[in-house]
Amino acid sequence: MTRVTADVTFLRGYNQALVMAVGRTAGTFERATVVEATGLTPQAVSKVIARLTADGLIRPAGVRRPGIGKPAVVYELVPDSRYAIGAHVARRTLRLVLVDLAGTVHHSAVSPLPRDFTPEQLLDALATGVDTMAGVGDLRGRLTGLGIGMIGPLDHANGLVRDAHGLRHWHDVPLREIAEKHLGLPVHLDKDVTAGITAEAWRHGATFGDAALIMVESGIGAGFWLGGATHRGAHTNAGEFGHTVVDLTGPRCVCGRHGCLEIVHQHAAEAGDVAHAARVLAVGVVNLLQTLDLAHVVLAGADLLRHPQTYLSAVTGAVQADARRAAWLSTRVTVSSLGADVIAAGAAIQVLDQHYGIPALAAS
Amino acid sequence: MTRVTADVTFLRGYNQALVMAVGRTAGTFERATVVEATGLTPQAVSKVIARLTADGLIRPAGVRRPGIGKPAVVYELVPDSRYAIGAHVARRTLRLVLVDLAGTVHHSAVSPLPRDFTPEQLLDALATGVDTMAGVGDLRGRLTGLGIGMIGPLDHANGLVRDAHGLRHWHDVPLREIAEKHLGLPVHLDKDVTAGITAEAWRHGATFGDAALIMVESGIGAGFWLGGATHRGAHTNAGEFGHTVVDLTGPRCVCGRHGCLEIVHQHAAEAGDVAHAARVLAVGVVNLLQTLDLAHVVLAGADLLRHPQTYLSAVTGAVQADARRAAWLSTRVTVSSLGADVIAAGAAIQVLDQHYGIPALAAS
DNA sequence: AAAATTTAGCAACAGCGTTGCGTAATAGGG
DNA sequence: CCCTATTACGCAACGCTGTTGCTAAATTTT
Repeated sequence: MTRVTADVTFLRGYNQALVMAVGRTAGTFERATVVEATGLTPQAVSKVIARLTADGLIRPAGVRRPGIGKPAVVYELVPDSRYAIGAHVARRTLRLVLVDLAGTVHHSAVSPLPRDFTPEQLLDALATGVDTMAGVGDLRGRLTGLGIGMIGPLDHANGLVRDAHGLRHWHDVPLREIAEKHLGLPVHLDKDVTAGITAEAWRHGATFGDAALIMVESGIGAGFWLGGATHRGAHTNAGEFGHTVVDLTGPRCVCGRHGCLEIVHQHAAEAGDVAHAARVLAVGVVNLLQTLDLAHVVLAGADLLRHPQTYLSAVTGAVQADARRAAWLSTRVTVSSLGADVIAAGAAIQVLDQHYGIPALAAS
Repeated sequence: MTRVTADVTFLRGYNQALVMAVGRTAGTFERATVVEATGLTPQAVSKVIARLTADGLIRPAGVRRPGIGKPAVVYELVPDSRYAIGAHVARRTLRLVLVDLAGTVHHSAVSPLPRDFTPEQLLDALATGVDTMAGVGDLRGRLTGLGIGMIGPLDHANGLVRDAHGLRHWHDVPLREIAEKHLGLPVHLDKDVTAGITAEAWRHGATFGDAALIMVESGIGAGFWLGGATHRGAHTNAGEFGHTVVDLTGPRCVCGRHGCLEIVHQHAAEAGDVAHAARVLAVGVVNLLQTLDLAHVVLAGADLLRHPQTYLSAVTGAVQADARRAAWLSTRVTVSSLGADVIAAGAAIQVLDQHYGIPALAAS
């Protein structure tokens, strides 16, 4: 494992990203806002703001006259200065979204995919979809790339799909590489749940603590945001949350073990008892909280979003009922505000994040 | 949440820490070794090495003559240039260790603590223990501080013990502050399991990927090393791994839920069936792997270390037997090489890490 | 003894945030 | 109307970082 060397260009990118994060989450801001949020000196912030303004990423938006003294210049992010396209590849559908620099979803489109689609079929669907999206406005020069959120297992670092569950033609497919050639765009590949939690983190900004995205949709998975970054695990395989055992004497799961959260939940759901299914999921969520001590749990996924209130109240109730959880152990439970777009939007945001997000130093 | 600003002093500390990490894990090293490991230019490494040598942290240790050309100067860490003392505070015992800059444990001592000991009693025990340890060599000026690894819940950021489980006199005790006053040393307070995983990570160096320390000792806990840093969670409460439900219809646990890993494991152990208890723990470990995708699992704790082989083979077997785990999903399972000292040593290492470890940018 | 090779370091440089201080723009008071 | 206090902002010099260009030193090979 080689670590990235830290030179002055890192400082530049890091502090620039801090200012961008303020701009993204604060609506409008001025120099003093950034000074307070980052600890940089006013002069340093001036330099950063000058660079960002020159790049067209932010712009002046009037002045604020708080009374006495010279008015402060108010700045705002320029949302339409950069775009990214996100794709959510599921077993039967492809969802594409267009996201701007502020993290706002502008267009969303779902198209069916053939059963057991091949890499070529996916690429064709991506190509036509991307062309349509890019043609909506004139995005030349402002499109930073395509993000793909997909079912695993896959290898994020190398852009490789190892074995997409339930898809026969997907073994060791270098999807990132061939998609970049086919589309002529930078492509970023990640697991669906990891992309999803990135969307939530980007939109919430610096106040977003350790969190998980719980995804119930043809299986149960989880995406993690820990210590200010996504957690993918050693082999991009973190989040197989549905295959944790919650009932040692439970029914046998497709994975070979007994009483996995996913199979227990599925049995309850198939019996039509949504409330029971939600309570089973809640047990798993509390397990996560005990293990990872999360500040925020976001619920998502097509199957869950059919009964959002049932799941939300079951999970919230289980979290609050846990006797071990004192008042200071606060955890917010919410349903994703992006709804069905969360994975695709997160995939797009990951592309934006590579350019305008806070850079990491350690490369794994 | 304010983020730490990145200035040139950060670069200095970061790259210096990279070189120290090489020195700690490589035994001896030369300039070219560091260049390869870090990506810095040779000239930059020369400057860093000069600084570290001036501080007495590393020293020349001969030359290497690889054939043609000028011989390369070989350097080595100076282990006895800095020390830290680590304390493992358990319910009935206090363990103190003296650790040098290389992470080597020099002295280890266990003393009993009164039942339901008070903060004052602990401070007295710490004071006498620290005096004894510091008097072994002449450590004036080379002692960086005291690290305390303790049962939770506690607040790492503020050095506050919230409610130590099973200890009546420990509610909202500002232990770090009062210990610093009482001992005249910098004090670092953290949860026991988090301290333990830090010891493992520090000793393994940069090759240490995402990992967990599984601790079986009057309860079951886990410490996490994720993304190159400890994971403490939103309220320093991560690792309550023993209170994750693995058996929905299992016996009631002290925490109020049914079928927690800890109570199921305890029942098996009390029945004298160590092998069964180990298999129960193994189910929990595989749950962790599914969730977090770890590269390394370290086993520790007094109860586990009474039957290390039984637990090691049960966990290793369960990890390998998991049908979902393909060949590329490799996970190393080991018993901690530090044995019973792992928590105390880790607490000491956390102090060293604050000074000579890789600095983090985000402050939570 | 000369050439080739490898290591090491001096000196100048570019780029970052910081510091010192001057300037611009406003409101309020005499 | 002018002066002062206040607040915002930026130029210029500075210290520090890692980088680059180049020279010197130490060794083996020819």
